[in-house]
Amino acid sequence: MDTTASGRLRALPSWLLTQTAHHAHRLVTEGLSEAGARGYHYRLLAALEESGPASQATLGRRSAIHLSDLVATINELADRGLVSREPDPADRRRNVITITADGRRHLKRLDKQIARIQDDLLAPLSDQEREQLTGLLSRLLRHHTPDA
Amino acid sequence: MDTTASGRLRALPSWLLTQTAHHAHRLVTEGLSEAGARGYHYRLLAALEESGPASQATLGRRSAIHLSDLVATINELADRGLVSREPDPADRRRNVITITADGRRHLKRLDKQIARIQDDLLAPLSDQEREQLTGLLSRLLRHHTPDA
DNA sequence: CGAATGTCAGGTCGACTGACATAG
DNA sequence: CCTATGTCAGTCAACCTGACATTC
Repeated sequence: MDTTASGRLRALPSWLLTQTAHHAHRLVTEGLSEAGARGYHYRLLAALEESGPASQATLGRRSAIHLSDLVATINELADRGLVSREPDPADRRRNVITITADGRRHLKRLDKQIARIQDDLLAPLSDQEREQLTGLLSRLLRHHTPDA
Repeated sequence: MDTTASGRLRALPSWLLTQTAHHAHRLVTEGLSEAGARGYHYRLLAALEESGPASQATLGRRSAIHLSDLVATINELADRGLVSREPDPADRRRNVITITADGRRHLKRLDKQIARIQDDLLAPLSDQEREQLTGLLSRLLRHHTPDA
């Protein structure tokens, strides 16, 4: 519940960023929870569908989810039959995680919600401004991410 | 520890926003902790210095800190002599919170850290681009904040 | 051996909810 | 009576640390 922030804060880039991100996060969380999912679920399923079955370590990198949290996330999705976790015969340290048909159906629903939410989030901006914003943010993100 | 996010995410405004915000938050937290403070401390001290002594309810609005968290935050700052908490004689439900001389000095140090951090955060952007970004974010924020 | 992998217990920060007593 | 105020206990999502056993 944010109200009128004081002058110092209103002009601070880090403040603007964290506050708008907070709204974005709230919208995403609400939208996903309507569909019975959380942020980690969407990120994991999306990563899985895009680059195929993978070990948990690889998935952690692709979904930017910490390995420790990944364990629980996969447990939740596996319990609902949206992904499967199988030991890798070629490397017995690894599990191979695969998205199931149900998982794909679920992801499709989530994708729609997410798209709708982007529009709510960026409502006051023109198409050109939206591109400007995402362009600037992408550059910031690239600059602040260690590897690539 | 974010690495290469998958394609779907990399283009998603909500993702770009929350991830850059995460970096901003990390930088701010690290910078403030060097100075022995947390985000709530800075926000509260800044709000206090700008609009003068106020009740906790008012401060909560001005610093965008939840009332429940405000209690603990004020305790911490009061323990260190950076603010004072006095009962309001005119309305005995209220406490009047005031920033002390030590509090102002502390805030001055924090302001410097925060300014330095903004520069780290926006390093890859030109002055004009920084203005573009803050302008766009301000508009988003205004659009998503209920009152004003 | 060292490095990678998966698991688990725990902690942090910011934000929030619900309950409650007190006072206007 | 209803509302505002302050306090407290507890929840939550996302992120992170450290430890550990297993396997390469």
